[in-house]
Amino acid sequence: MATSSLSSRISPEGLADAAVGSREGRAMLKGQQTKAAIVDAALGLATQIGMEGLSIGAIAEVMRMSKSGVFAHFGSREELQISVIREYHQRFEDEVFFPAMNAPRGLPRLRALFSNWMSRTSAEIDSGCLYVSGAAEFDDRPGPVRDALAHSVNTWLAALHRAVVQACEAGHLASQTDAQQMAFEIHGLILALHYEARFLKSPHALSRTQQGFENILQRYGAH
Amino acid sequence: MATSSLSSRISPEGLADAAVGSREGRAMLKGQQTKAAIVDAALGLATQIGMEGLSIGAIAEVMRMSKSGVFAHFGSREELQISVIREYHQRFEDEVFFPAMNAPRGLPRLRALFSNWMSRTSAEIDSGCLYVSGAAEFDDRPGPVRDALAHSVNTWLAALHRAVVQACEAGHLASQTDAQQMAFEIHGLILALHYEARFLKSPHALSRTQQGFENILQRYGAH
DNA sequence: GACAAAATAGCACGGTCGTACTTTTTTGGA
DNA sequence: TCCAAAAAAGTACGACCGTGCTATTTTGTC
Repeated sequence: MATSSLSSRISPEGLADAAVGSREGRAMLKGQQTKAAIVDAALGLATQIGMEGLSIGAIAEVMRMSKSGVFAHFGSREELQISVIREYHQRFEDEVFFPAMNAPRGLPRLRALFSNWMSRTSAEIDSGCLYVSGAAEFDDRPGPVRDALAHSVNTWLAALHRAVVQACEAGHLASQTDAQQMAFEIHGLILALHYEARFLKSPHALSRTQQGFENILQRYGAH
Repeated sequence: MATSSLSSRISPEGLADAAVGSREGRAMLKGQQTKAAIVDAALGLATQIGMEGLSIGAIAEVMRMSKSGVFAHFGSREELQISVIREYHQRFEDEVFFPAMNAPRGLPRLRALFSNWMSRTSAEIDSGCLYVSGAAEFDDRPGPVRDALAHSVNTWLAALHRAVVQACEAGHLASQTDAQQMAFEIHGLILALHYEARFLKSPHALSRTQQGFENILQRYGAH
Protein backbone atom coordinates (compact mmCIF):
# COMPACT_ATOMS: atom_id res chain seq x y z
CA MET A 1 0.00 0.00 0.00
CA ALA A 2 1.57 3.20 -1.20
CA THR A 3 0.10 5.97 0.86
CA SER A 4 0.52 9.49 -0.42
CA SER A 5 2.08 10.68 2.79
CA LEU A 6 5.39 9.94 4.46
CA SER A 7 3.44 8.89 7.48
CA SER A 8 -0.11 9.15 8.64
CA ARG A 9 -1.07 12.67 9.53
CA ILE A 10 -3.87 11.38 11.66
CA SER A 11 -1.48 9.87 14.16
CA PRO A 12 -1.83 11.32 17.64
CA GLU A 13 0.72 14.02 17.95
CA GLY A 14 0.27 15.21 21.44
CA LEU A 15 -1.94 12.69 23.17
CA ALA A 16 -2.67 15.13 25.96
CA ASP A 17 -3.36 17.83 23.42
CA ALA A 18 -6.17 15.95 21.77
CA ALA A 19 -8.27 16.19 24.90
CA VAL A 20 -7.95 19.95 24.92
CA GLY A 21 -9.41 20.16 21.47
CA SER A 22 -6.65 20.93 19.03
CA ARG A 23 -8.39 19.05 16.27
CA GLU A 24 -7.86 20.12 12.74
CA GLY A 25 -10.16 23.06 12.14
CA ARG A 26 -10.65 24.24 15.69
CA ALA A 27 -9.15 27.44 16.93
CA MET A 28 -6.05 26.98 18.99
CA LEU A 29 -6.07 27.70 22.66
CA LYS A 30 -3.45 30.16 23.75
CA GLY A 31 -1.30 27.43 25.20
CA GLN A 32 -1.24 25.51 21.95
CA GLN A 33 -0.15 28.58 20.07
CA THR A 34 2.75 29.35 22.33
CA LYS A 35 3.71 25.70 22.41
CA ALA A 36 3.88 25.76 18.65
CA ALA A 37 5.91 28.95 18.80
CA ILE A 38 8.29 27.37 21.27
CA VAL A 39 8.78 24.34 19.07
CA ASP A 40 9.41 26.64 16.16
CA ALA A 41 12.06 28.55 18.05
CA ALA A 42 13.57 25.34 19.37
CA LEU A 43 13.78 23.92 15.88
CA GLY A 44 15.61 27.03 14.76
CA LEU A 45 18.11 26.60 17.55
CA ALA A 46 18.45 22.88 16.98
CA THR A 47 19.36 23.24 13.33
CA GLN A 48 22.07 25.69 14.28
CA ILE A 49 23.65 24.40 17.44
CA GLY A 50 22.41 20.84 17.32
CA MET A 51 19.94 18.77 19.23
CA GLU A 52 22.20 18.43 22.26
CA GLY A 53 22.86 22.13 22.40
CA LEU A 54 19.16 22.73 22.83
CA SER A 55 18.78 24.17 26.29
CA ILE A 56 15.56 25.28 27.85
CA GLY A 57 17.23 28.42 29.07
CA ALA A 58 18.28 29.39 25.56
CA ILE A 59 14.82 28.78 24.20
CA ALA A 60 13.30 30.81 27.00
CA GLU A 61 15.56 33.69 26.13
CA VAL A 62 14.61 33.58 22.47
CA MET A 63 10.94 33.39 23.41
CA ARG A 64 11.33 36.01 26.10
CA MET A 65 9.66 33.72 28.55
CA SER A 66 10.69 32.21 31.83
CA LYS A 67 12.40 28.86 31.85
CA SER A 68 9.56 27.33 33.81
CA GLY A 69 7.04 28.76 31.37
CA VAL A 70 8.75 26.96 28.55
CA PHE A 71 9.33 23.84 30.54
CA ALA A 72 5.72 23.45 31.60
CA HIS A 73 4.66 22.78 28.03
CA PHE A 74 6.73 19.66 27.73
CA GLY A 75 7.43 18.24 31.14
CA SER A 76 10.93 17.22 30.19
CA ARG A 77 13.71 18.19 27.90
CA GLU A 78 13.44 14.89 26.14
CA GLU A 79 9.79 15.49 25.31
CA LEU A 80 10.74 18.86 23.89
CA GLN A 81 13.40 17.29 21.71
CA ILE A 82 10.93 14.78 20.40
CA SER A 83 8.47 17.56 19.63
CA VAL A 84 11.17 19.29 17.65
CA ILE A 85 11.85 16.17 15.66
CA ARG A 86 8.16 15.72 14.93
CA GLU A 87 7.92 19.29 13.75
CA TYR A 88 10.92 18.83 11.51
CA HIS A 89 9.41 15.67 10.10
CA GLN A 90 6.28 17.57 9.21
CA ARG A 91 8.13 20.40 7.54
CA PHE A 92 10.27 17.96 5.63
CA GLU A 93 7.11 16.37 4.32
CA ASP A 94 5.69 19.72 3.34
CA GLU A 95 8.77 21.04 1.62
CA VAL A 96 10.33 17.95 0.16
CA PHE A 97 7.86 15.13 -0.13
CA PHE A 98 4.44 16.58 -0.94
CA PRO A 99 5.55 19.01 -3.65
CA ALA A 100 7.33 16.17 -5.41
CA MET A 101 4.11 14.18 -5.46
CA ASN A 102 2.82 16.59 -8.06
CA ALA A 103 5.42 15.34 -10.49
CA PRO A 104 4.37 12.27 -12.49
CA ARG A 105 5.42 8.92 -11.13
CA GLY A 106 8.76 7.55 -12.14
CA LEU A 107 11.84 9.49 -13.08
CA PRO A 108 10.28 12.96 -12.88
CA ARG A 109 9.12 12.36 -9.36
CA LEU A 110 12.47 10.92 -8.32
CA ARG A 111 14.18 13.97 -9.76
CA ALA A 112 11.80 16.24 -7.90
CA LEU A 113 12.39 14.45 -4.62
CA PHE A 114 16.10 14.72 -5.02
CA SER A 115 15.97 18.33 -6.08
CA ASN A 116 13.80 19.33 -3.13
CA TRP A 117 15.98 17.40 -0.76
CA MET A 118 19.03 19.09 -2.13
CA SER A 119 17.53 22.50 -1.66
CA ARG A 120 16.68 21.76 1.92
CA THR A 121 20.13 20.42 2.65
CA SER A 122 22.34 22.86 0.87
CA ALA A 123 24.05 25.83 2.39
CA GLU A 124 21.63 28.28 0.82
CA ILE A 125 19.24 27.42 3.55
CA ASP A 126 21.59 28.40 6.31
CA SER A 127 20.25 25.94 8.82
CA GLY A 128 21.48 22.41 8.52
CA CYS A 129 19.46 19.27 8.08
CA LEU A 130 18.38 17.80 11.38
CA TYR A 131 18.45 14.31 9.93
CA VAL A 132 22.13 14.71 9.20
CA SER A 133 23.33 16.52 12.29
CA GLY A 134 21.08 14.53 14.57
CA ALA A 135 22.44 11.24 13.33
CA ALA A 136 25.96 12.12 14.36
CA GLU A 137 24.83 13.12 17.82
CA PHE A 138 22.74 10.07 18.51
CA ASP A 139 24.52 7.22 16.82
CA ASP A 140 25.83 6.03 20.14
CA ARG A 141 23.08 7.27 22.43
CA PRO A 142 20.01 5.04 22.67
CA GLY A 143 16.72 6.38 23.89
CA PRO A 144 13.41 7.79 22.73
CA VAL A 145 14.93 10.81 21.02
CA ARG A 146 17.13 8.65 18.90
CA ASP A 147 14.19 6.38 18.15
CA ALA A 148 12.05 9.28 17.02
CA LEU A 149 14.81 10.56 14.81
CA ALA A 150 15.58 7.17 13.30
CA HIS A 151 11.89 6.56 12.66
CA SER A 152 11.55 9.80 10.74
CA VAL A 153 14.65 9.15 8.71
CA ASN A 154 13.61 5.60 7.92
CA THR A 155 10.21 6.80 6.82
CA TRP A 156 11.78 9.25 4.44
CA LEU A 157 14.36 6.83 3.09
CA ALA A 158 11.58 4.35 2.50
CA ALA A 159 9.74 6.98 0.48
CA LEU A 160 12.86 7.59 -1.56
CA HIS A 161 13.26 3.89 -2.13
CA ARG A 162 9.63 3.66 -3.24
CA ALA A 163 10.23 6.38 -5.79
CA VAL A 164 13.13 4.43 -7.23
CA VAL A 165 11.06 1.29 -7.45
CA GLN A 166 8.30 3.16 -9.20
CA ALA A 167 10.78 4.57 -11.68
CA CYS A 168 11.82 1.04 -12.47
CA GLU A 169 8.25 -0.12 -12.84
CA ALA A 170 7.58 2.78 -15.16
CA GLY A 171 10.47 1.63 -17.30
CA HIS A 172 12.44 4.79 -16.62
CA LEU A 173 15.30 2.84 -15.10
CA ALA A 174 16.93 -0.45 -15.99
CA SER A 175 14.74 -3.32 -14.89
CA GLN A 176 17.53 -5.04 -12.97
CA THR A 177 18.17 -1.94 -10.88
CA ASP A 178 18.91 -2.61 -7.22
CA ALA A 179 16.67 0.04 -5.71
CA GLN A 180 18.18 -0.16 -2.24
CA GLN A 181 21.63 0.25 -3.67
CA MET A 182 20.61 3.22 -5.75
CA ALA A 183 18.89 4.88 -2.80
CA PHE A 184 22.03 4.32 -0.75
CA GLU A 185 24.16 6.07 -3.32
CA ILE A 186 21.73 8.97 -3.56
CA HIS A 187 21.77 9.29 0.20
CA GLY A 188 25.53 9.48 0.07
CA LEU A 189 25.40 12.37 -2.35
CA ILE A 190 23.18 14.36 -0.04
CA LEU A 191 25.43 13.64 2.89
CA ALA A 192 28.46 14.74 0.92
CA LEU A 193 26.64 17.92 -0.03
CA HIS A 194 25.84 18.65 3.58
CA TYR A 195 29.39 17.91 4.63
CA GLU A 196 31.28 19.81 2.00
CA ALA A 197 28.91 22.74 1.69
CA ARG A 198 28.16 23.33 5.33
CA PHE A 199 31.33 22.23 7.04
CA LEU A 200 34.02 22.75 4.45
CA LYS A 201 32.24 25.70 2.84
CA SER A 202 33.05 24.38 -0.58
CA PRO A 203 31.29 26.40 -3.29
CA HIS A 204 31.40 23.46 -5.68
CA ALA A 205 29.44 21.05 -3.52
CA LEU A 206 26.09 21.80 -5.07
CA SER A 207 27.13 21.31 -8.67
CA ARG A 208 29.05 18.16 -7.76
CA THR A 209 25.93 16.80 -6.12
CA GLN A 210 23.90 17.46 -9.22
CA GLN A 211 26.54 15.91 -11.43
CA GLY A 212 26.72 12.92 -9.12
CA PHE A 213 23.00 12.44 -9.39
CA GLU A 214 23.16 12.50 -13.16
CA ASN A 215 25.96 9.96 -13.01
CA ILE A 216 23.87 7.66 -10.87
CA LEU A 217 20.87 8.02 -13.14
CA GLN A 218 23.00 7.20 -16.11
CA ARG A 219 24.44 4.11 -14.46
CA TYR A 220 21.02 2.82 -13.66
CA GLY A 221 19.93 3.32 -17.21
CA ALA A 222 17.74 6.37 -17.10
CA HIS A 223 16.41 6.79 -20.62
CA MET B 1 55.12 18.29 -4.85
CA ALA B 2 53.72 15.03 -3.73
CA THR B 3 55.00 14.39 -0.25
CA SER B 4 54.63 10.92 1.08
CA SER B 5 52.81 12.08 4.18
CA LEU B 6 49.43 13.61 4.71
CA SER B 7 51.16 16.51 6.38
CA SER B 8 54.61 17.21 7.62
CA ARG B 9 55.48 15.22 10.68
CA ILE B 10 58.15 17.74 11.54
CA SER B 11 55.58 20.40 12.28
CA PRO B 12 55.67 21.64 15.86
CA GLU B 13 53.04 19.73 17.69
CA GLY B 14 53.29 21.09 21.15
CA LEU B 15 55.36 24.25 20.92
CA ALA B 16 55.78 24.30 24.67
CA ASP B 17 56.67 20.64 24.64
CA ALA B 18 59.67 21.13 22.42
CA ALA B 19 61.40 23.20 25.06
CA VAL B 20 61.05 20.42 27.59
CA GLY B 21 62.85 18.04 25.32
CA SER B 22 60.35 15.62 23.85
CA ARG B 23 62.37 15.31 20.66
CA GLU B 24 62.12 12.17 18.68
CA GLY B 25 64.32 9.61 20.38
CA ARG B 26 64.44 11.03 23.86
CA ALA B 27 62.74 9.37 26.74
CA MET B 28 59.49 10.99 27.71
CA LEU B 29 59.20 12.87 30.92
CA LYS B 30 56.45 11.62 33.16
CA GLY B 31 54.27 14.58 32.28
CA GLN B 32 54.46 13.83 28.59
CA GLN B 33 53.46 10.27 29.15
CA THR B 34 50.37 11.08 31.14
CA LYS B 35 49.52 13.84 28.73
CA ALA B 36 49.60 11.30 25.93
CA ALA B 37 47.50 8.94 28.01
CA ILE B 38 44.98 11.70 28.65
CA VAL B 39 44.72 12.49 24.96
CA ASP B 40 44.25 8.82 24.27
CA ALA B 41 41.42 8.56 26.78
CA ALA B 42 39.90 11.79 25.52
CA LEU B 43 39.97 10.53 21.97
CA GLY B 44 38.15 7.43 23.06
CA LEU B 45 35.47 9.51 24.69
CA ALA B 46 35.25 11.90 21.76
CA THR B 47 34.60 9.19 19.23
CA GLN B 48 31.77 7.91 21.38
CA ILE B 49 30.00 10.93 22.77
CA GLY B 50 31.32 13.55 20.40
CA MET B 51 33.69 16.43 20.60
CA GLU B 52 31.24 18.63 22.48
CA GLY B 53 30.49 15.95 25.00
CA LEU B 54 34.14 15.88 25.98
CA SER B 55 34.26 17.10 29.54
CA ILE B 56 37.32 17.40 31.67
CA GLY B 57 35.50 15.78 34.54
CA ALA B 58 34.66 12.71 32.50
CA ILE B 59 38.23 12.38 31.32
CA ALA B 60 39.51 12.76 34.87
CA GLU B 61 37.23 9.96 35.96
CA VAL B 62 38.46 7.64 33.24
CA MET B 63 42.06 8.53 34.06
CA ARG B 64 41.41 8.34 37.77
CA MET B 65 42.94 11.72 38.19
CA SER B 66 41.71 14.99 39.56
CA LYS B 67 40.07 17.46 37.24
CA SER B 68 42.79 19.98 37.87
CA GLY B 69 45.46 17.40 37.19
CA VAL B 70 44.01 16.81 33.77
CA PHE B 71 43.35 20.44 33.12
CA ALA B 72 46.90 21.54 33.92
CA HIS B 73 48.23 19.71 30.88
CA PHE B 74 46.25 21.79 28.46
CA GLY B 75 45.34 25.09 30.02
CA SER B 76 41.95 25.13 28.38
CA ARG B 77 39.31 22.80 27.11
CA GLU B 78 39.79 24.12 23.63
CA GLU B 79 43.47 23.22 23.66
CA LEU B 80 42.55 19.73 24.77
CA GLN B 81 40.07 19.37 21.93
CA ILE B 82 42.70 20.45 19.46
CA SER B 83 45.14 17.95 20.89
CA VAL B 84 42.54 15.26 20.39
CA ILE B 85 42.08 16.24 16.78
CA ARG B 86 45.81 16.22 16.18
CA GLU B 87 46.04 12.78 17.71
CA TYR B 88 43.23 11.53 15.54
CA HIS B 89 44.89 12.98 12.49
CA GLN B 90 48.04 11.08 13.29
CA ARG B 91 46.25 7.80 13.82
CA PHE B 92 44.29 8.29 10.65
CA GLU B 93 47.56 8.70 8.82
CA ASP B 94 48.97 5.59 10.42
CA GLU B 95 45.97 3.38 9.81
CA VAL B 96 44.59 4.66 6.55
CA PHE B 97 47.15 6.63 4.65
CA PHE B 98 50.56 5.10 5.23
CA PRO B 99 49.58 1.46 4.79
CA ALA B 100 48.00 2.34 1.46
CA MET B 101 51.26 3.88 0.31
CA ASN B 102 52.68 0.40 0.08
CA ALA B 103 50.28 -0.36 -2.74
CA PRO B 104 51.53 0.61 -6.18
CA ARG B 105 50.47 3.99 -7.50
CA GLY B 106 47.25 4.25 -9.37
CA LEU B 107 44.21 2.10 -8.99
CA PRO B 108 45.65 -0.33 -6.42
CA ARG B 109 46.59 2.49 -4.12
CA LEU B 110 43.22 4.17 -4.55
CA ARG B 111 41.53 0.90 -3.69
CA ALA B 112 43.71 0.52 -0.64
CA LEU B 113 42.96 4.02 0.55
CA PHE B 114 39.26 3.45 0.20
CA SER B 115 39.36 0.07 1.83
CA ASN B 116 41.31 1.34 4.82
CA TRP B 117 39.02 4.29 5.15
CA MET B 118 36.02 2.05 5.06
CA SER B 119 37.39 -0.14 7.80
CA ARG B 120 38.05 2.83 10.00
CA THR B 121 34.59 4.22 9.43
CA SER B 122 32.44 1.17 9.60
CA ALA B 123 30.55 -0.15 12.54
CA GLU B 124 33.03 -2.95 13.17
CA ILE B 125 35.25 -0.44 14.81
CA ASP B 126 32.69 0.62 17.31
CA SER B 127 33.92 4.16 17.63
CA GLY B 128 32.78 6.58 14.98
CA CYS B 129 34.92 8.67 12.71
CA LEU B 130 35.81 11.99 14.25
CA TYR B 131 35.92 13.64 10.84
CA VAL B 132 32.29 12.74 10.32
CA SER B 133 30.83 13.41 13.73
CA GLY B 134 32.97 16.48 14.26
CA ALA B 135 31.77 18.09 11.06
CA ALA B 136 28.17 18.01 12.18
CA GLU B 137 29.03 19.59 15.49
CA PHE B 138 31.16 22.39 14.13
CA ASP B 139 29.57 23.34 10.86
CA ASP B 140 28.06 26.41 12.44
CA ARG B 141 30.62 27.07 15.14
CA PRO B 142 33.71 28.98 14.05
CA GLY B 143 36.88 28.89 16.08
CA PRO B 144 40.22 27.17 16.37
CA VAL B 145 38.75 23.73 17.00
CA ARG B 146 36.76 23.87 13.84
CA ASP B 147 39.79 25.14 11.97
CA ALA B 148 41.93 22.28 13.20
CA LEU B 149 39.29 19.79 12.21
CA ALA B 150 38.73 21.29 8.79
CA HIS B 151 42.44 21.42 8.17
CA SER B 152 42.86 17.73 8.92
CA VAL B 153 39.91 16.79 6.77
CA ASN B 154 41.09 18.93 3.88
CA THR B 155 44.52 17.40 4.09
CA TRP B 156 43.07 13.95 3.87
CA LEU B 157 40.64 14.77 1.07
CA ALA B 158 43.53 16.29 -0.84
CA ALA B 159 45.43 13.05 -0.45
CA LEU B 160 42.45 11.15 -1.77
CA HIS B 161 42.18 13.51 -4.69
CA ARG B 162 45.87 13.03 -5.41
CA ALA B 163 45.39 9.31 -5.54
CA VAL B 164 42.64 9.72 -8.11
CA VAL B 165 44.82 11.98 -10.23
CA GLN B 166 47.63 9.47 -10.08
CA ALA B 167 45.29 6.72 -11.14
CA CYS B 168 44.39 8.79 -14.18
CA GLU B 169 48.02 9.50 -14.96
CA ALA B 170 48.77 5.82 -14.71
CA GLY B 171 46.06 5.16 -17.25
CA HIS B 172 43.97 3.21 -14.78
CA LEU B 173 41.06 5.60 -15.15
CA ALA B 174 39.58 7.42 -18.11
CA SER B 175 41.76 10.36 -19.05
CA GLN B 176 38.91 12.85 -18.97
CA THR B 177 38.04 11.92 -15.40
CA ASP B 178 37.05 14.83 -13.17
CA ALA B 179 39.12 13.91 -10.14
CA GLN B 180 37.39 16.33 -7.79
CA GLN B 181 34.01 14.98 -8.83
CA MET B 182 35.11 11.40 -8.33
CA ALA B 183 36.58 12.18 -4.90
CA PHE B 184 33.33 13.87 -3.97
CA GLU B 185 31.33 10.80 -4.85
CA ILE B 186 33.69 8.56 -2.93
CA HIS B 187 33.39 10.82 0.06
CA GLY B 188 29.64 10.51 -0.16
CA LEU B 189 29.86 6.74 -0.01
CA ILE B 190 31.87 6.84 3.17
CA LEU B 191 29.43 9.28 4.71
CA ALA B 192 26.52 7.06 3.77
CA LEU B 193 28.32 4.12 5.31
CA HIS B 194 28.86 5.99 8.53
CA TYR B 195 25.26 7.15 8.60
CA GLU B 196 23.50 3.93 7.77
CA ALA B 197 25.82 1.60 9.65
CA ARG B 198 26.30 3.60 12.79
CA PHE B 199 23.06 5.48 13.12
CA LEU B 200 20.53 3.30 11.36
CA LYS B 201 22.33 0.07 12.25
CA SER B 202 21.79 -1.23 8.77
CA PRO B 203 23.67 -4.49 8.22
CA HIS B 204 23.80 -3.90 4.48
CA ALA B 205 25.68 -0.63 4.62
CA LEU B 206 29.10 -2.12 4.19
CA SER B 207 28.34 -4.18 1.14
CA ARG B 208 26.45 -1.27 -0.42
CA THR B 209 29.47 0.91 0.11
CA GLN B 210 31.69 -1.61 -1.62
CA GLN B 211 29.25 -1.98 -4.47
CA GLY B 212 28.98 1.79 -4.75
CA PHE B 213 32.74 2.05 -5.03
CA GLU B 214 32.82 -0.51 -7.81
CA ASN B 215 30.09 1.43 -9.57
CA ILE B 216 32.09 4.61 -9.37
CA LEU B 217 35.23 2.91 -10.61
CA GLN B 218 33.31 1.50 -13.51
CA ARG B 219 31.85 4.85 -14.42
CA TYR B 220 35.26 6.44 -14.48
CA GLY B 221 36.55 3.76 -16.71
CA ALA B 222 38.66 1.59 -14.46
CA HIS B 223 40.17 -0.98 -16.78
C1' DG C 1 -18.00 40.82 35.73
C1' DA C 2 -17.26 36.46 38.37
C1' DC C 3 -14.71 32.26 38.63
C1' DA C 4 -12.49 28.02 37.62
C1' DA C 5 -8.87 26.56 34.83
C1' DA C 6 -5.03 27.17 32.19
C1' DA C 7 -0.78 29.48 31.35
C1' DT C 8 3.13 31.68 32.96
C1' DA C 9 6.40 33.34 36.33
C1' DG C 10 9.29 32.97 40.51
C1' DC C 11 12.27 30.58 43.27
C1' DA C 12 15.14 26.94 44.97
C1' DC C 13 17.61 22.53 44.62
C1' DG C 14 21.45 19.57 43.40
C1' DG C 15 24.50 18.80 39.72
C1' DT C 16 28.12 19.58 36.26
C1' DC C 17 30.79 22.60 33.76
C1' DG C 18 35.51 25.21 32.88
C1' DT C 19 38.91 27.43 35.21
C1' DA C 20 41.74 30.20 38.72
C1' DC C 21 44.37 29.82 42.73
C1' DT C 22 47.06 27.24 46.48
C1' DT C 23 49.05 23.20 48.43
C1' DT C 24 50.93 18.73 48.39
C1' DT C 25 53.26 14.94 46.24
C1' DT C 26 56.31 13.06 42.92
C1' DT C 27 60.12 13.21 39.91
C1' DG C 28 64.83 13.16 38.25
C1' DG C 29 69.44 15.16 38.09
C1' DA C 30 73.58 16.94 41.11
C1' DT D 1 70.61 12.05 49.53
C1' DC D 2 69.08 16.52 48.81
C1' DC D 3 66.45 19.92 46.34
C1' DA D 4 64.55 22.58 42.79
C1' DA D 5 61.21 21.79 39.42
C1' DA D 6 57.45 19.41 37.59
C1' DA D 7 53.20 17.08 38.24
C1' DA D 8 49.12 16.30 40.56
C1' DA D 9 45.62 17.23 43.92
C1' DG D 10 42.70 20.24 46.57
C1' DT D 11 39.49 23.85 46.87
C1' DA D 12 36.56 27.40 45.47
C1' DC D 13 34.00 30.30 42.24
C1' DG D 14 30.44 31.73 39.07
C1' DA D 15 27.67 30.09 35.40
C1' DC D 16 24.41 27.20 33.42
C1' DC D 17 21.80 22.96 33.40
C1' DG D 18 17.03 20.33 34.08
C1' DT D 19 13.38 20.14 37.08
C1' DG D 20 10.36 20.31 41.23
C1' DC D 21 7.36 23.28 43.89
C1' DT D 22 4.47 27.41 44.77
C1' DA D 23 2.62 31.92 43.48
C1' DT D 24 0.68 34.93 40.19
C1' DT D 25 -1.27 36.31 36.04
C1' DT D 26 -4.02 35.48 32.01
C1' DT D 27 -7.55 33.14 29.59
C1' DG D 28 -12.15 31.53 28.17
C1' DT D 29 -16.96 30.42 29.76
C1' DC D 30 -21.23 31.19 32.13
